[in-house]
Amino acid sequence: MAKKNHTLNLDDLKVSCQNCSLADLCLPHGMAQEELEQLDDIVIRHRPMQPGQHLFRPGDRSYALYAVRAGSLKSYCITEDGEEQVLGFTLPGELAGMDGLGGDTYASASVVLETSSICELPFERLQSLCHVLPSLNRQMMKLVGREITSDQHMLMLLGKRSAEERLASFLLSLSTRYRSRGLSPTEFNLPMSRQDIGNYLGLAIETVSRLFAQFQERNILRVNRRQVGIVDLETLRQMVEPCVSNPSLSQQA
Amino acid sequence: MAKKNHTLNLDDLKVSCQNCSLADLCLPHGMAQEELEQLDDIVIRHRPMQPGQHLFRPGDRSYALYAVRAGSLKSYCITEDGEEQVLGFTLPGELAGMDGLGGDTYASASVVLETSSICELPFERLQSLCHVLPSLNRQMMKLVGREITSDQHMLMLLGKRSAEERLASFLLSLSTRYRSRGLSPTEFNLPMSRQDIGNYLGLAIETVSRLFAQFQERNILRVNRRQVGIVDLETLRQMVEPCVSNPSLSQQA
DNA sequence: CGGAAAGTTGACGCGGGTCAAGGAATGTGG
DNA sequence: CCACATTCCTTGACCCGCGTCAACTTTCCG
Repeated sequence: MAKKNHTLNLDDLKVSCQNCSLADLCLPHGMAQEELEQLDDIVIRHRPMQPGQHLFRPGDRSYALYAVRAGSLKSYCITEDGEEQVLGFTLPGELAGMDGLGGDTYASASVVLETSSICELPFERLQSLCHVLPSLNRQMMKLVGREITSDQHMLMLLGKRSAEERLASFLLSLSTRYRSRGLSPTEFNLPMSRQDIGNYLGLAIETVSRLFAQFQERNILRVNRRQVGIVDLETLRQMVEPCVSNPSLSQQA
Repeated sequence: MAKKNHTLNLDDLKVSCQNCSLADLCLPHGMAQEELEQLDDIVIRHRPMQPGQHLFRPGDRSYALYAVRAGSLKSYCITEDGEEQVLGFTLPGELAGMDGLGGDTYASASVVLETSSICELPFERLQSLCHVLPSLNRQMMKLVGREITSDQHMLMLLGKRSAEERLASFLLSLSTRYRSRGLSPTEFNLPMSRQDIGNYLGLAIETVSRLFAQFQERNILRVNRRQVGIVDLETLRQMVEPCVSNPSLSQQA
């Protein structure tokens, strides 16, 4: 009986790109059954990782892309004067490590924020497989292109926008990304600290805190530490309106 | 005689990736002779373009990457409230249009700043050729990865750095890029207006102007409108030092 | 020569950074 | 189970870097 249970579990628990609910956000998007199996062969799955563990650090030999199945990551780099600069957050279905494509080493670091399941996709194998599967290649280009677009969106935000607009934009980005993963777009837990948010948005941590308080005051949010409820999505949208470029309705990665 | 002249010119003027002096900065880097000929077949070369002409605008169907042979480009997008946000500048040997990889349309615009020679590389053909030439595919990934790294560098700059550090970083970036193209790293013409510089760096145009004056005062630069001479490269380097991340010596695109 | 665009310079004020103090949640050892 | 430390967050007071406004100069171009 024990044995039967065991084998059953093995089957049930087998994770693969084919039964991953995030497949249509991640690399497998648009791939055929047979192609998926080939992708499965090159994906390495680890046991869940704990907060504070690093996938890679700046200078590490660039080795793989990392797809988040569950949990979240923070990417950042360290400046000469020892300060951290947060570059972004990776949510389920998204990829980290793309900056490793540019050279032999990563330029940034990637650290786990909460207990997370991560898929590892070694560059070498990915390249070879791309060679055989044009659809995979196309999807990779697409994701890389989106990363660039999304970075450009941030450039816009940091270049011109007020503290209020930045935080509103950040919250909307999270909301959109959670919704596309089938999670609530209005009730979620922030996986990152105020420190990280401020750093990411180019604001002092005190400013972030004050804005959260103010948004709550104005009945736009309900905030309790990391638990956020968006009350008035519409007002948030109006705040960021001047930030959005015209034709393409902001498609943040 | 007229005929002889004619044929001679045709031979002399034939531009191709094989005899392009920028080949080792651009896509052909690391490709074999035979492979280069294949790349040549898919590259479209236009007659020189004039300032103000657009390669593409936001919402245009994304169709090609553009390589600059000579001259320079500005990429930017327009926000809902009609303001322009400059995203970057493309110098000889560099590529524009990568954000078109992310979707069916471009998210940004690309405009010619000075009379320029541009090579057009249609996505479709590029993809097909990548499928046949792994070295091309690898080089494309590399350039795309660098684009991401470079955007991240800008995020850093805009997020945390003072006006002085931003302008110093900008000047050093130009210097580095001109040097790698075999041009003088200390004497060059700015292809863009103060307006564009300020917009790009997230600064008011007046601030840029004042900083140029101040740098001149401190004997770091000689500036006359768009003509710039860097007098004290070392001081500039010290200014940006806190911006640079540790391990990889800043490799701006 | 005239009008527009680009760049410079000065005066002023505000958004948000900095500093400082305190509260709330979580961990730690006795 | 309770003192105590630590980390994370909040709130208030102050002030400075840089944006804004305005006036002027220089260059460009028809």
